[in-house]
Amino acid sequence: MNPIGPTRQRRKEIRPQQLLAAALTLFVEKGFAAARVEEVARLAGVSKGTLYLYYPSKTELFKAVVRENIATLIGEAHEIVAGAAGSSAELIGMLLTGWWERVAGSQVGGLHKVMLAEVGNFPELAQFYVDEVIRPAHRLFEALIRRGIERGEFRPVDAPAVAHAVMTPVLFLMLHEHSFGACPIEGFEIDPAATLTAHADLMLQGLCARAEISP
Amino acid sequence: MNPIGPTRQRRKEIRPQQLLAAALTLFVEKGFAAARVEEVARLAGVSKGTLYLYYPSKTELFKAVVRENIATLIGEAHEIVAGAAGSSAELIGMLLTGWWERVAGSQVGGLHKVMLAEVGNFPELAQFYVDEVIRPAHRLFEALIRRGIERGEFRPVDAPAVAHAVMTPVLFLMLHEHSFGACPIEGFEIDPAATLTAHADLMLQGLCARAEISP
Amino acid sequence: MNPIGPTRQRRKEIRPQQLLAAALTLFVEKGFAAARVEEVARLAGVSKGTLYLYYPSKTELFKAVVRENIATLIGEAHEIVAGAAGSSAELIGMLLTGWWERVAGSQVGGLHKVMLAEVGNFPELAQFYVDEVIRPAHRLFEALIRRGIERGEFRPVDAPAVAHAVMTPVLFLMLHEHSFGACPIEGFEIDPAATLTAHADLMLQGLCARAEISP
Amino acid sequence: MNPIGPTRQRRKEIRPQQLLAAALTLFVEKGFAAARVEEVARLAGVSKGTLYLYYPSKTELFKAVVRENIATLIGEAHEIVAGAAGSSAELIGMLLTGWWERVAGSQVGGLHKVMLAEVGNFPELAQFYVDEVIRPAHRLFEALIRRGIERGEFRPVDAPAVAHAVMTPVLFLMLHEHSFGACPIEGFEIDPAATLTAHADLMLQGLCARAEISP
DNA sequence: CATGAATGAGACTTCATTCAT
DNA sequence: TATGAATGAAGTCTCATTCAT
Repeated sequence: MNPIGPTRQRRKEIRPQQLLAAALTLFVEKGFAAARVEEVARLAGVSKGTLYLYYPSKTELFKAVVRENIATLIGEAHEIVAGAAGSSAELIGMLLTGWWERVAGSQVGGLHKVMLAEVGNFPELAQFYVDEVIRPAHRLFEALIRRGIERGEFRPVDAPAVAHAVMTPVLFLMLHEHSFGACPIEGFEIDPAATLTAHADLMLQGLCARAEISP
Repeated sequence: MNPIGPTRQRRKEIRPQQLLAAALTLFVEKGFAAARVEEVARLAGVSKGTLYLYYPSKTELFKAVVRENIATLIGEAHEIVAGAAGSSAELIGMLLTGWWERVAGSQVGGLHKVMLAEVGNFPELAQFYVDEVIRPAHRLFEALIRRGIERGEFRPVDAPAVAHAVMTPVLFLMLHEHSFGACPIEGFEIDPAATLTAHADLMLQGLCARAEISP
Repeated sequence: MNPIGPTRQRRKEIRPQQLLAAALTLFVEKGFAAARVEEVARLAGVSKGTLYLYYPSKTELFKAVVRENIATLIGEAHEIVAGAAGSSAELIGMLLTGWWERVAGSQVGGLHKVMLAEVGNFPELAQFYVDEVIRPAHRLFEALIRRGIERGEFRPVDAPAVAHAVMTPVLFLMLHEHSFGACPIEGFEIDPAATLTAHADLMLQGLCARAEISP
Repeated sequence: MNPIGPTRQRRKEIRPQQLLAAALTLFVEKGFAAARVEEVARLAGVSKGTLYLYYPSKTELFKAVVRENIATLIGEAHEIVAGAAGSSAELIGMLLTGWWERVAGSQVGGLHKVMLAEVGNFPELAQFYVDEVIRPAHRLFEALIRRGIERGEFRPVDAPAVAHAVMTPVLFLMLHEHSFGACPIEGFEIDPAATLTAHADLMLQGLCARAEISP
């Protein structure tokens, strides 16, 4: 019936995806305040008015972007951990590596930077983000640290704090990739791989080390 | 003789400090773009026009805030390092501790979050911040790592990458304190001290360890 | 069917004309700097924001006004000249007369006064005006002077300088009409027709004269 | 008593001259609206407040500048004419030449451009300018034309109109020198001397010519 | 007399949101 | 459903003028 494109029904169904994809791109690139609603619509191939048919405000659009992209993320992370076998160090390494390779450098990683920037002006969004993203992720790592301690792989460290310490480098590099690392700044480039390797090396040395610090 | 306040001369002398303090507060609270020049002026107790008497633009006001607060900072750090005599590990620990206690939790620490958030939209500010803050700080830690290697205290690690790794936890917690940590989010509190201790412990263990990881 | 006015489509089509007409009026009346964008919009019957929907800045609005009104002008002048067959003196006379009757006394003529007044403070507008108006007009007259010389109608005069001299009286009266002549000044009225006739007479006498000035 | 500068009394007397000189410079350079009161004061070597001690507003300062500079001008012109002998053509030539050399290219000449630009917003000033400057100047030239006719030097032309025609080129070039001619515009330079010579030549040819235009 | 810090109205421009078509 | 023209509040910055010193 319509050889040149999706039917109206079909269009209605895919509009949100197009809009969310465009919004993700621009929110990550410019931040929440600096991203323009009109540009999101244009990037999605629709008019400004159409965007407002699906999302009642810029704020709600942003929330939808966060929900859409975080749900997938957390789901995948749980799958990886649930089906995992092997040493805890290896598991942690896998998780960090996958995180880095699949998330941190992608647009989704940029959402974390945007959240960090706008959290002060969106307390409601901040709570949502902590509940749906930060805490689940932290639980994941904390459980892995405990697993390592229980299995005698790790020293008996403070699990929550070490979980934080373990996530920190990837989080930090993720922020860097979407801020200072994103625009070409003369004379300041971080080598993410080297930094991550260095950090992981230090971490595992410190976490696994059985040797005493020399007196 | 003057029951109504400081003289004009005195007022003129303290204006920059009043303005810089107000600007620091609002830039940290709202970010660079969202902070309003007029509100900065009002918080400093002057009119909009008066602010422009002292700083020619919002951008220059921000730069002045960074300089004012960072110059002192870097200066003090250099003094600490220059006159230091202890082990490199101790020096790094002192630096990180001082940084944490005196900067990260204060308003000054919030400036880093702001820069991270706005760097993509204000390239001029980004370049300025890299030149005046990020690179000097990095040089400081890199030099300390090299010192440790030369004195045989540390393994022969990749100094720039490890310098990054060493700063990362404080940077990260600093960001946290001024984003998710700044607004009361139910059920999610990081214990900064514990996290930092955990991280530092891991770091130094990994950095100093002479023992091989058992196969 | 539509008792309240033009349709949206129709409105969109006529907006530029409404805005350009309003802008022409106010730029000529107040000058470029003193004319207010908001007043232009109000005179055109739209809001400030709508004006910016059609023209990205006050400067571009002004350029559009010049283009709109000058393009027609130059085009018509070229047609007159291209299809002309009479003597060069007659052609010049026609051009000057047409210029005077159709341009100099109209709002369009006022644009020249505005440019003259603002050229020092808006170099971009100045360059634009020289490129689009002054130089083309000068070329037209210079070509006519050359035509007259080649056909033996005129003495072998310095064509560029004489072209200037020929245009000068109309230019001058045009400026007068939109400055001192525009506001009712008691006791000082120039009779433009008489002045122009006198000048043209002198000019053609001087340009064509074959007789020697008596010693 | 005061070896380092004028006494207070002396300062009080010369202040107006300093201020008027500075104001003339800046009004001519930037126009009335664009000239800054503060810059006038700075150029005169006094503070903004001092300027307001002598002139109650920017407008009054401008009026004073016009009065100061025009009085001298008209006075000198009358002297030249009153004591003159020789042919009327020579007298007109002298007057035009002197006008060109001493006024048109000087700052005073620029006042005419400024008046032309701002006359619409200063009707009161316009009237003053016509009374004190334009009409006296016109009378001067009209009298010379009549003198030439009476003495049989000129054809029996329309004296007021020809007076205008005769002044026009200098007025026009004067405007040009302080507008388009003042800023370096690529590809458009008028040679004032050549243009003036061309115009004067045409004029005198036309004014004096006894020969008939050939049929 | 002289100063210059301070003011605040007002200019240009942007952009989230609405609504007639 | 979809459009995009239209709005107007709000933001940065300027500058003539005032007045305490």
